[in-house]
Amino acid sequence: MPRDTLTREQIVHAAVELLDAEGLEGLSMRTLGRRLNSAATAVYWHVKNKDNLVLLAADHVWGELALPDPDSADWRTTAATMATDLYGMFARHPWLVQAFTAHVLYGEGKSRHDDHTLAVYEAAGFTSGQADQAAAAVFTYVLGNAAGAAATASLTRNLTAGGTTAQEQLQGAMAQAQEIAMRYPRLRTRLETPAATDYAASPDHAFEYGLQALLDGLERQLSTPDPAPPAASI
Amino acid sequence: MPRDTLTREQIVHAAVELLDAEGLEGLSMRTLGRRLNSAATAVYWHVKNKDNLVLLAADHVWGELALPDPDSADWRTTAATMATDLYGMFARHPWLVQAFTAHVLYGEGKSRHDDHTLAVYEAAGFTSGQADQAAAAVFTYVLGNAAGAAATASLTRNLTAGGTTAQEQLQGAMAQAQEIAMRYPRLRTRLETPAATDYAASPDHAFEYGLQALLDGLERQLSTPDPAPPAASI
DNA sequence: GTTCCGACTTGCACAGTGTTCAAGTGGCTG
DNA sequence: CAGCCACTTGAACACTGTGCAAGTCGGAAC
Repeated sequence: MPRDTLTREQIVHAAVELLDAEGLEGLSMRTLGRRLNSAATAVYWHVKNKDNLVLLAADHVWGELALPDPDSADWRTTAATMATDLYGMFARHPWLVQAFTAHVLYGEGKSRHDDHTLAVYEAAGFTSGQADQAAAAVFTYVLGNAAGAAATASLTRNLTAGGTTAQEQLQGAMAQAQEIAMRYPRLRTRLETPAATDYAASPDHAFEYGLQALLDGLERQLSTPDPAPPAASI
Repeated sequence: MPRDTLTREQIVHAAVELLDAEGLEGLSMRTLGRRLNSAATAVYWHVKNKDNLVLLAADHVWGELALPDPDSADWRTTAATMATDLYGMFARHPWLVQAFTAHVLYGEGKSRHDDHTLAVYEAAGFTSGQADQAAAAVFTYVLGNAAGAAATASLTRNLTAGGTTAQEQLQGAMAQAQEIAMRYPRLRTRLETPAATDYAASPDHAFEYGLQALLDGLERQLSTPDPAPPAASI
């Protein structure tokens, strides 16, 4: 039995926990080392970079996703399920979105998921080119939703972490935002009749609404052939 | 005439330039001070925080966007134009996406644009609730696309900034990514027949494809009434 | 025309960051 | 027991955002 030594998995696991709890800027090599009961610099033997560590953590999280059988139901429900799953993953790990916008991610987990997604769209009858675009559009839509959610998530975390001063700052910012919004007629009516938009404005409902609209649109493409590429302009 | 002193606008302007050139992590108070020929800490008299500065810069950029007349053409082309404009803005300022996922943005520029967007959808015949959701869905889709583009943008910037070592690192990462992808059948075929997917895989074309699909789906909602909210479960 | 105030600037300092590197430690193999 | 090799450590460097006391200067008041 070797002396108890760090492993890459331990490190990645701890990193994910820390990222979930504290967000991307809450992860520092020193705090990570503290959580692992070792010097911060010990991590560098197992992992090249902090960037690299985040990449590893991100790809690890991708493994959480289930890969439903492409033939188990009609393609729309499987596609919707996968999209909602993806959305859930981003919701559980808000730092993922930030990581995604800062670095190009690749790796085992994401590749596995990407491949399966393409399988679903191809099984639905999309040509491989169409499947590419459809999958990209849906993924992109999910990512956008997740980005919005991540923003508010970071906000509430800052709220719970900071003391009363942070809360007061937020109050001030909200007041300022409302003051601005009141000067624009449509934003104003939305502020003044919150009850009506309450249900519809919930992020999950908005996500579902747009997702169905997007899938509707993609379904139409199923019967329409690819447009010819435009002639190259010289 | 007062002695030449910093103004908030000067600072924000310089910050935007720096952000465009160097990205979000390239902006430091010291480099900003250097560009403004003043001490770094002088900025703190005009601006509360670095976060606050980024927020100001982000909102400033929002002012670039044109607000097309809601009645000048059919709603789909105006909506598409605005979405493409938005996408262009994000493409010009990749750091914006990162800022968006890290903080909740609000402010004059964004409010102005949001209000006008709602005007377009309401003029198209959407109820105010539907307009909310439609606008949110489109914005979200654009944001997602921008996030993907921002990732590759940061990559190419790191490439041009760093020396040959950075380039070699990228080569290594690409090789590793390909090695992984080759183990998944659908990803593999896409790697092996790049010519076929070349035109379709361009980010702009993918953006357009998904956007039209989404608008198709939203258009369908125009003739369909809102679904009733589910009964509150007690 | 001197004084004085307040808008603005500066330099220093502090705590924290990622990362490098020489030096150390301990278990396994010869 | 010797030696190697996997791993760990602590000190150090250059850098970050930010608070604070001390400065500097233009214009208004007397």
